[in-house]
Amino acid sequence: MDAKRNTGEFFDLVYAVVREIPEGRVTSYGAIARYLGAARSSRMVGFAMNASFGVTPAVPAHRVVNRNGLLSGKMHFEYPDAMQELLEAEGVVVKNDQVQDFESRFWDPNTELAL
DNA sequence: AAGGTGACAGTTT
DNA sequence: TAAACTGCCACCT
Repeated sequence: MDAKRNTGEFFDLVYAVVREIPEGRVTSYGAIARYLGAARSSRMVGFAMNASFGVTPAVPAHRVVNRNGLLSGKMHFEYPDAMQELLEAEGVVVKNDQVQDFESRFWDPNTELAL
């Protein structure tokens, strides 16, 4: 539906992909951005997450981490440890703000969804 | 209307 | 080898 370019079109797209992330899995901003066709807008993906708070349905922003598997945006949550707690609650092992076995937990929309 | 910012990523020194 | 800088696109003031 592209009848009109609603402001935040990118946001909504990002939310849709993040909502498709299975529990216990994580993805990177670049992967999402690339899936949207805006691989260079990886920063924007994180920005969208910033607004994801209060968005319905809830967006599992805690499943989105940076390329390093580091919880770069945990500080933006309700409280810094919220992101880690949420990930651990889903079975994701987080150590030192870092997702353990990140590559195994990595969920690539381009690969998993594979269009 | 224009400029600055940003939860990153890739490249270079 | 590791560390630092630039580039990027869209949102926000």
